[in-house]
Amino acid sequence: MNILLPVRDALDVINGKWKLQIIIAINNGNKRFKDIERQIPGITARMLSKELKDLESHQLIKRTVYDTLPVSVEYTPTPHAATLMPLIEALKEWGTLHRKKILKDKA
Amino acid sequence: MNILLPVRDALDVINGKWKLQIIIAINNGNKRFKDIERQIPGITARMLSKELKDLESHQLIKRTVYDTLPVSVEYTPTPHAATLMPLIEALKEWGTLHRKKILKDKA
DNA sequence: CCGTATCCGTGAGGATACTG
DNA sequence: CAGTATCCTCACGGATACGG
Repeated sequence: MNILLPVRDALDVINGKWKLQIIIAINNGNKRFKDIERQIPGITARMLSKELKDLESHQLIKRTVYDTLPVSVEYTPTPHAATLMPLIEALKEWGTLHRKKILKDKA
Repeated sequence: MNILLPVRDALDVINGKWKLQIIIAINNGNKRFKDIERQIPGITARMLSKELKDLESHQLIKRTVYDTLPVSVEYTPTPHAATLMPLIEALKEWGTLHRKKILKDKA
């Protein structure tokens, strides 16, 4: 019955400004640090670094280091990250709707 | 194509720890300040007050003052708030899923 | 009862410079 | 390329007290 509890759980994991955006970027096929950084307007390397660690600890992404020269690192989504897609979809839908409403109200 | 933009818009509105929980509480029929406060474990009156204003400014709730003695105030959802339900549902689903996963991993 | 005002700590997040 | 280190600011959010 208590709908609040699972909602709190979800919010705890995806909180902050960047986590979902990073998931989206990685799901879009961006594996490299720089690629992800470029995909997300406004994010700094520092925040990206921090958030990537956080997401890894929540098992939403996987970090793989390749022993090339220089080293290359790849971030890939885990199966668990895939389960976030309906949520992201809902967020996208509502964001679109809300934007339309704001624009209409201004007119 | 840019899925990030609407997602950012949505995140901007529902950001913070409390906004969605407040929406849920109000949608559950809690109209009075104290009722809402009691529904949400851990929230303080100060935060509730602040967030209610924020939500009102985003047109997600309506604040009505009744000239009784003492004054009573009621918060009710707007039609726009109803459009958040799919999002909340998705959040609830994923929160439940995530909790299950965490518990399984610990075992 | 229904909030608001004030004070304050902490942490999210930003700017910049630097390393392997 | 892939970060880390440092420093900084400001909003989030808690505690308490008070006003209508």
